[in-house]
Amino acid sequence: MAVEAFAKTNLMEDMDDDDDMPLVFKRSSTTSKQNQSNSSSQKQDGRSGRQVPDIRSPNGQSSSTHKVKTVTSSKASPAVSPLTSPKASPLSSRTSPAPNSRPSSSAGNQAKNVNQQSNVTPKESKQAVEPKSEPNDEAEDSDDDKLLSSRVPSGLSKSTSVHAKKVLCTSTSVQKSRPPKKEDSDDETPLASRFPMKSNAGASTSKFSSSEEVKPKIRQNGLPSATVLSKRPPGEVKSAAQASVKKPRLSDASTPVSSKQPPFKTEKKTEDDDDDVPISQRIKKAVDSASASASKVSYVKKATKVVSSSMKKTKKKLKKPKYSKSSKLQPSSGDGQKWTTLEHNGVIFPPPYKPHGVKMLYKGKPVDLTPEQEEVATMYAVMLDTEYMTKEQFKENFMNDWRKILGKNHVIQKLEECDFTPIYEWHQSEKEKKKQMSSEEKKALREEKLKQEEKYMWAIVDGVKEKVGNFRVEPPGLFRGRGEHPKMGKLKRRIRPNDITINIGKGVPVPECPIPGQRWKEVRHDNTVTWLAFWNDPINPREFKYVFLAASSSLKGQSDKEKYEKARRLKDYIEGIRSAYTKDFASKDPVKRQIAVATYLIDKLALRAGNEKDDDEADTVGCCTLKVENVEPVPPNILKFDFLGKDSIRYQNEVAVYEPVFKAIQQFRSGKKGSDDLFDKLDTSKLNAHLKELMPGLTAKVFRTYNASFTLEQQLTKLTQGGELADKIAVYNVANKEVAIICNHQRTVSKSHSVQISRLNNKIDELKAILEEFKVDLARAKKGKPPVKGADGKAKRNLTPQALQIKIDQTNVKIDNIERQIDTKEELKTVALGTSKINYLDPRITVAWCKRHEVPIEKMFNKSLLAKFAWAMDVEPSFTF
DNA sequence: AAAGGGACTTGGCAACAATTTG
DNA sequence: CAAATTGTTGCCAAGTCCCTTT
Repeated sequence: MAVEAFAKTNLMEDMDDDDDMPLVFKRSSTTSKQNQSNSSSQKQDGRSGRQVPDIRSPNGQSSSTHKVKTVTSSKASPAVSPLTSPKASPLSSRTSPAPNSRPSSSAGNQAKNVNQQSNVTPKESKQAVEPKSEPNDEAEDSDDDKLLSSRVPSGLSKSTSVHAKKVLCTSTSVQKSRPPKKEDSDDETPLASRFPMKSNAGASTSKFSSSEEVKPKIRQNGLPSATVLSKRPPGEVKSAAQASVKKPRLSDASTPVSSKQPPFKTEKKTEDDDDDVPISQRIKKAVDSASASASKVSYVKKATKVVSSSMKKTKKKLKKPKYSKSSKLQPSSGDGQKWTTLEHNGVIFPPPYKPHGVKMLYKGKPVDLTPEQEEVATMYAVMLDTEYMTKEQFKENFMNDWRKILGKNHVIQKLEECDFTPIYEWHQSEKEKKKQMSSEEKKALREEKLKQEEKYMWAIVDGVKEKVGNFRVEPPGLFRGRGEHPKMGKLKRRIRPNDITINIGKGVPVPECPIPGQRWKEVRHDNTVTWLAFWNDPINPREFKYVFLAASSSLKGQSDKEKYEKARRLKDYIEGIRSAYTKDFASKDPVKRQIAVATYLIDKLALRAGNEKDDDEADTVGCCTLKVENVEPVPPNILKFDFLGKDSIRYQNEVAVYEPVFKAIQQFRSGKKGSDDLFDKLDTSKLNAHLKELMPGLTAKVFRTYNASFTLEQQLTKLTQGGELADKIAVYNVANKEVAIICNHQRTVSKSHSVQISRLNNKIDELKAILEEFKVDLARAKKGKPPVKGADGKAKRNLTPQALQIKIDQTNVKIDNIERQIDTKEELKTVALGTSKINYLDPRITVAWCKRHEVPIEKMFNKSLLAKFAWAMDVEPSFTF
């Protein structure tokens, strides 16, 4: 029943409508949201420190998992395949920390990248050097689908590497052998084109198999069929289904249409969720109005709701009739139309500036400033304790903009002579004051604000009340660019109504301009876009700032779902794509060679595409914009990456690659300077255009989603083994961490980190002292002697040896727990798990896993994630990515 | 093909809120 | 109960990827 219960969870639906947000999803029975433990703390037998995840999963196994409520511990882990084991080195040894060196901060200690860091050496070298060909071919089949990502060497995931090795790197033998088979001749033919052909042939078969497979479920990834490339089942399968579709035009990422029958899913969907389908499909063709309407109906009824006891307020007001929050997504209609009716109240502006009158000093003397001048001075003063004060660029940009407001002949001429501390201190004391307010006062304030903002918080889209994401106009301030942004410190001026364009349904009232005497810049009625309002970014006028619906809205949910469906589809094409680019590593056409290598890197390392950037932006790169100096080849086949990626987060990694790739990189570098583009014949549009030939709608970023979700599922399958709830949660976190590392989602080490660690160490010391004492007492008790005196000099109670032994055991457990806590804390100090959870991991994987293992979903997803992923909550327990 | 406009997703962090600890 | 921690949310910067125009 757990399962069942789960399924029911749903959001509330219409009737109750209460508008407030509380949607709670709970499982009926247990629930208890409250005690969330911190995952980390628990004990677990299973995972010892070294869990090196090895991605390779075994076959997968058993299908039946679902439905089983009981434990089943044995399930997944069959013996580990031999392959795996080799790699599993003890990496656990602490990964050496410091992965990230953020530019700004820390200096460099970082070792290498998150991934492999220190330990690289040993194993790495080994691998690198000796390519192992071990991987058997057949084994291969089973895992064909694996991701490449595994950076080989990396510490943590070494296992992953297995795959890598096999497929991509090294083993010459392997590699070689493979390609030949399939490819045979046509190098140039796009895979896509090839697929179809084959598919036809096998269509019938494929269909079968596919369906069958589905049911059994779990296995999936193995796509056994993959076996020999030559068949490339996936491709075919798919193609068959879609063949027709594609032609029509494609580009739409969303797939096609009619396809309702995509091989795999078909089956399942029938069961219960039809919702899957609709979404993407309708896109194009569709639109069959008929169907559309139909679907709508269905979705409505579908929602079942379970109201938890806790939902108290549910019934409050019913203002507008229908706010349903069904988890079902409504179909999007073809042609780009995003909504039919749209109502909202516009945006809210920050309050006007209130002068404080605190005077800053110039050359030691107080200066009078107009409110406008003071406002800007305050923006700067408030940042006195930030890193920005160490950046010349920031100060210079600030001064240039401030000077415009001060006027040419103002007393204040040089920033160096300015002393903003009075304002800074005033600000600090204001902050303090606020902090000191009683909780009632704070609450009152909050309510006040809420009341004021409430009307802006919601929009009604196609009759459904949806939350608006950011309805507050950005207040003026100094631009805080990341990394070495050329524009940091510039004044971001105040936005006024006449900077703003409103988008709203026709025939509904246009939000009144909240500032008297002013008006909106423009009002549009464009239902092909989802934004409610936008204005030009004051820092870069050619860019825009949009107001969108919140992540929990069905409009966002729908596209989120489509994103994951597309990534899932990639699974069916990946093998063909890999074999195609593998072949192209040696192509004589340099463009092809670069595309092949770039695709390989994106596939294996989950790199971002890497669009070109302007000079007035921070200098960061992605795959297509890598510079020669960012990739250093170290014979025999290691590539050392070191560059600043998005948000100027450093990416450092050492990876053993397939030899042709290594050679190609060396060749791309030859004759160039360090600052030259590594891929000089490539850019993201060429790359994506190529990817699109391989799979409809495929772009570089899909690989990241695919890689992340695939890895999560794989890790969960591999690591989950019965045990306590806490153990399962720990497993999930380990899997999540793997993904975060692959995606290079970093965070800065909190300032209190070292303090926290030493505090824990102290605790361990204390416990150890206690432990020793117990041991002494135990020895004495056995001889019938009384315990020694405690530190405080007081005599202790006499305990039996058994009782003492219990105490000793308990203390040991405590120590172990703390040690484990230290380990995870250390491991996660630079890794951010949230980003992947929000953006890369198909929530259905998590939901299905929770259902299978009786883990309450609210242990994994917080309230906002539950709302964002409402569309995924009723997935079957047997779902596989 | 390159440039530019446009829309939407992805990201890290700081402020806040909720909990746990001492 | 205050202080310390940890979890959430808001903020807004920074990417990706289209699509249209030159």
